Parts: sequence; C-alpha cells; structure tokens
Amino acid sequence: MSERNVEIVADTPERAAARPTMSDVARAAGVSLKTVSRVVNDEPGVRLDTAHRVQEAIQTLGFRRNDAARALRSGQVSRTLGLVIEDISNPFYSGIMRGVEQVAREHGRLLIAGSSDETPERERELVLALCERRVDGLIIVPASNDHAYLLPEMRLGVHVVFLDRPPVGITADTVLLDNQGGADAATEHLVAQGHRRVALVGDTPTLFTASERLAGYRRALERHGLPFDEQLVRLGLHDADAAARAAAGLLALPDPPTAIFAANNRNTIGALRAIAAVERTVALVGFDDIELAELLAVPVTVVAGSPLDLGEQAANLLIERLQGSQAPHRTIVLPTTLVPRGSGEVWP
Amino acid sequence: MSERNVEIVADTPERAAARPTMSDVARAAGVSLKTVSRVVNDEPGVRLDTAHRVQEAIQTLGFRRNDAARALRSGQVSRTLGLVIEDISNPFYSGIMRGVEQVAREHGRLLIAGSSDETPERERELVLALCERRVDGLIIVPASNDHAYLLPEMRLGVHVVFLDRPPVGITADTVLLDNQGGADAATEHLVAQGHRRVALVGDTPTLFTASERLAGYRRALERHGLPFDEQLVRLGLHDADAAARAAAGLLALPDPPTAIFAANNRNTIGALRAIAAVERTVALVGFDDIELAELLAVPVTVVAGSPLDLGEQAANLLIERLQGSQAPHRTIVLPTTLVPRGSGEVWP
DNA sequence: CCTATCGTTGACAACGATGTCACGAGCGGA
DNA sequence: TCCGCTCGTGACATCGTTGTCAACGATAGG
Repeated sequence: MSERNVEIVADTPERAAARPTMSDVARAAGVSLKTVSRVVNDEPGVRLDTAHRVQEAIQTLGFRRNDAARALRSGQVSRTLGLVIEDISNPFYSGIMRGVEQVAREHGRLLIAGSSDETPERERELVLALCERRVDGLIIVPASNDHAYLLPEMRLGVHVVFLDRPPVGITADTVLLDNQGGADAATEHLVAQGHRRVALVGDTPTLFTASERLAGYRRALERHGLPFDEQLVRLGLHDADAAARAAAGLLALPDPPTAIFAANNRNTIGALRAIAAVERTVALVGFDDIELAELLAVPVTVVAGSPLDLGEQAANLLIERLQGSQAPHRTIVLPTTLVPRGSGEVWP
Repeated sequence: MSERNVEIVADTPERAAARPTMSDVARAAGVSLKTVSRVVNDEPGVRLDTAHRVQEAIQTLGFRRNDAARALRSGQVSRTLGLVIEDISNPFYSGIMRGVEQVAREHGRLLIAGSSDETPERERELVLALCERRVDGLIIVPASNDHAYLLPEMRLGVHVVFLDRPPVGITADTVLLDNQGGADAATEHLVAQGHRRVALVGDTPTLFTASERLAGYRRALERHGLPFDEQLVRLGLHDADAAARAAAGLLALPDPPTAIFAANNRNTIGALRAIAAVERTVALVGFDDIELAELLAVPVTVVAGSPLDLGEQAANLLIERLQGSQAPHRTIVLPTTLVPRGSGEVWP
C-alpha cells in the first residue's frame, strides 16, 4: 500500500505521556502510596528525610494530585465556586465577578463562571452543569422567573446565594442593592434642582431591579406632590439603542422633560446619546456608575452601588454557609451613593 | 442615619441530605447500576420502558451524575477550560473572556477563570491549581517572564494557548494583536494630519505589547524622517494616574508635543485627563478601544483589535488541540483597525 | 523483663462512576 | 432440535486518592 508520509516539523507538540500517580511517586521514592499522600497533604507523621525523598520524586516525575480522585474519595469538596451572571463582559458584572474572586481566593477556591444572557434556560443549564461538577456553592444573578428547580439541589446540600435580584419561588441568602432608595435619591436630586418634569428611562418592570427603581422614582415624585405622568415613563428598554430611541422620543414631546432619570447603565448610555443629539441642555442622573463618566462632555451624575462589594458580600455569605452556618436565610441590602458630576446639576 | 445593610431574616436552610448515587437510582428503579449509567449517558441497548423507569427514579431522587467520579474513571476529561488573565474586571480582558466562553460553550465546556494581577507568582499559582483540577486546556495571558515551569505540564498533556503576549522560554500556540502595525498606523495617522512632535505614553517596555508598540511608533517616525525625541517618550506607566501625570509633564514642556499616542487603554484615559486639564487642543490616538469613546468631550480616535476575537481565536486553537491536532505550534496575529472619532484629527 | 506507648509506615477498603465481558432470553435458519 | 445470533441486562474490575487500622521498632514505665 501507500507509504506512510511522515511529516517532521520543528516544534510539534509532544505526544502526551501518562500523568504520574501517587503510586508512581511511591515507587520512585521507595515508600508506600499512603506516605506520599501524607506528604502531599502536609499530614503529620512523616520523618523529614522520608518527606524529602518523596518531594524529590514528585519534582522529577512532575506529579500533580488528581483533584477528581481526591474529591471523589473525601466527600464532595471541589474547592470551586460557581458564578452565574448575565454577561461576563458587562463591566457591572465583571466587577461583581472580581469581588467574588477575591473572597474565593482568600479561601483557597477557584471560580467557574458563565453568562446566562438573561435567558432562563441558559441559567438552568449552567446551574445544573455546575452542580454536576459539584461546585461547593453557587452565586446566581437570576435570569429565571422561577427557581423551584433549585430546591432539590439545595436540599441535597448545594448552597446558593442570590445576587442583585431576589430568587422567585424559594428563599435563600440574597444580596441586593437599595434600588428603591437609590432611585428615590436620584429623582429627589433632580427635583431639588428645580425640575418638575422628570422622565424615567428604564428596563422592563418584570425585572426586579427595574420595578424597584420605578417604585423609588414614584415615591420621590409623590413626596414632592409631583404628578406621575405616564408620558414621561419609558420602560422595557434592555439595550442602549432602545434607550436612546426612547429618550429621543421623550425629548421630542411638545412639552418635553427637563430632566431624565436613567435606571441602569445601558439606559444611561442611551440617554446620553439622545441628549447629545439635541441642542438643549437636559439634566440626567443615571443608576449604576459608568466608566469615564467624569470625562464625558457633560460628566454624568449617578447613583451607584459598588459591584465589587456586591460580589464580596455574596461570596462571604456563601463561604459562611460552606463553613456550616445554619443561620436563617439573610437578605443584605447594600446602599447606593449619589455621585454628582455635573449632568444632574444643570438647568435648561 | 437611615438603616443601611438591612438584614431581613427568613427561614432556616434545611440540613443537607446525602446525594443519591447511581446505585441508589438503580435500587429505586429495580435495575442494575450499569443500566442507569447507560440511560444517563444515552448509550444504546436499553429498552424504552426500562429507560423510562430509570428516568423517573432519577427525577424523584434528584440524582445528578458525579462529575468527579466520571472524570476519574474515564480518562481525564473535566470538560473545563482554564483562563488566566490579568484582571477579570478590566473590560479588555472581560471581552476576551466572553469570547473564550462562547467557544467553550459551543463545545460543551465551562470556564474556570482567575486574575493574575500581573504578578508571576500568582500566575503560577493559578496555573498549577488549574492543572490539579485537570482542566482540559489552558489559555494564559502571561504575566510571568519565564514559562519553563509549564514544560512538565505540557509534556504531560496539558494544552496551553498564550494570548495577547507570547510565552517566554517555550513555544506554544499563541494569539497576538498586530501591536507594531497598530502603533505604526496610529502614529502615521497623526503625522498625516501634519503633526511633527508626536509624544508616546506607554507601559514598561519589558512588557511585550508595550515594546512592540514602541517599535511601531519609531518605525512610523523613521519612515517620515522625523526624529525620535526621547523627551517625548514616557514609559513604565501602568495605571491611568501615572499616565495622567506623565502626559501632564509632556504638555508642560517648553516645546510641547502637538499630538500624543497613548499605547493602551489606561494610558489613553490618563492622557485624556491631562489634555482636559489644559487649554490647548492636543491630538490623541489611543491603542485599545474604550467604552463610550464616542461620547467624550472630544471623541477619542483609537487603533484597536477586538478582544472578543482574541478570545475566540485562542479558544479555537485550544479546542483543535483537544481534538487531537498535532500540527506545529502556530502564532496568529490579529489586525487592528483605526477608528477616527475626532481626537486624532484636531490641530492646535 | 515485660508491657504500654509513641512515632512512623504500609495494607486495604472505599468513594461513584464507566468499560469489559459474560449471561440468558428470544429468534431464525439448517 | 440444535446452533448461532442479537438484544437487553448485570457482575465485576478499575480509575487515583484518602481514611482506617494494624504492624513495626524504639523507648519509657512499672
């Protein structure tokens, strides 16, 4: 038949050798399997020179403990936390992720993360995949509108902390922002500057955060005896483009608003674009901080919580549970801060 | 003060029960362990009604396959990719992460990620922890200046792809941006506008990306017969504040530059701040895109590659290896694009 | 001098899954 | 009737590690 055509290329990756196991190390060091295990795990009861010989064998063979076997044998500790967020590449969520990572690292754990893209099925898929991998615990920014599917998992010992939005249909540890308070403060700030027609640009009120912010907005208006004008409220805006169109619509009204409260970072960006496109000055306060806000043509005033804090608090709650805490479920509400930078302090 | 950090107490979490195993399911369904395994893995050779009974038992018991045991028994496939980047919360890197995640998902894999914080030790720590967890492969944005420590791992079958910067001391698949070309194009663009004194604000040239961009800058200057003026070159600037101070220094020179090339996103932000602080108009082109660039007082012109693409390409290379490709190591260089937005097209 | 104790080590089972192989029932063909 | 075949199923070894317990020599105590 045809000759084999051997191709020799410099730098071709080498064929994989077999990973050495503890037995291999034991043989090389002339000790028993168990002794190697003791050395690897810093257990007491190994003479120093024995330990030394084992260490050397580990080095030369390039041994690395097989975590799967370890996890299998000794209970289910994967030393891994699972994180499900909406979109890894959104700065708000990557900030959260950073906070979670920091705490995880302090406790010797790694992070498996995935984006749910705001779809319930993907959230479920991710969560179940994480459970199969036996993560020690889960932190979830919910996209789903029913978390009953988590009940069996939780009953079987998976600890879950909800972040940014509360779970639906079950109770669990939760970390939230003070959405109502923040929205109230933002609106209040605009009213205090003398604005009487304050518009709202927000996401769909089926989202917990969106409806809370809407409620805060209404609360502030009511407190000041201002009417809630449906014409000035645009909801269901999930991306910056939709928000920009909605804001443009607001500004084109016969009796347009003099100020806008944008209820999340994407809405703020949209509102900014719409405002930039008209001659008038229009006041703007956004919910969530945005990068470079202070370098914009008109620096943006925002109310914001710290994503890093959110992540850290959630991770801390989770770690407490992993350490055996049987305390009742808690909901932690983190404050928001008003950061005046200019856009909220203007008047037409 | 109003209440902050409100804690709302709800019900107490239940004590963990034991997770059911395949044996439990088998007992419940009145079949053997192996049959359950077949059902769970969609293997052929199970009668439909048997399969159905097993499915039911799985449902009622809340069985979830133990991935550790599975991985242990059947080779080392954790269906997980490891990603080591500098900082999860930096938009450039979270863009990369998103790209990697997308490809990983298409191939049924999850992502374990960690931040190296640009320190070699942390990179090593992370990489080794990931190897212990037997990730199928690694994608690394190197912080270390010597990757020989990876050789044993690679010999033992861990596939590694380097991203954004090449490895040092070993060869492996690598995905880079066209740093020189991009820097050249940025400088060229400024020179074409008539600028003769173009400054450079960059990171330390021990970083591969920084030195390449410096080289591109020099190349463009030389091509146009312009002198390389050391006074106009500020290096070693790793964060926005340092870059801002350096840029301010440049602008305070007796014969200041009329244009600045900022060699990464943090440098660009610093330069923007410095420019905003002086009366003069100063041209600016940045390397890497920045969010909201188009909404800034003067929209920023940049040369940029797509972080998403970077991540996707790297993940694709890795997946190919996992599927057994023995091809020689490749280095893929992705192009950058010049995006003129205004700041690069001004003249004092 | 004999036992009790200690420090060090190893033999062996077990974790929960998968791969191999063998078994019995049912069927068609000789 | 018997053989050979397929189909559905189960018994059992096995992956690499850790927990349990026993064995060993050395030392101390009675």
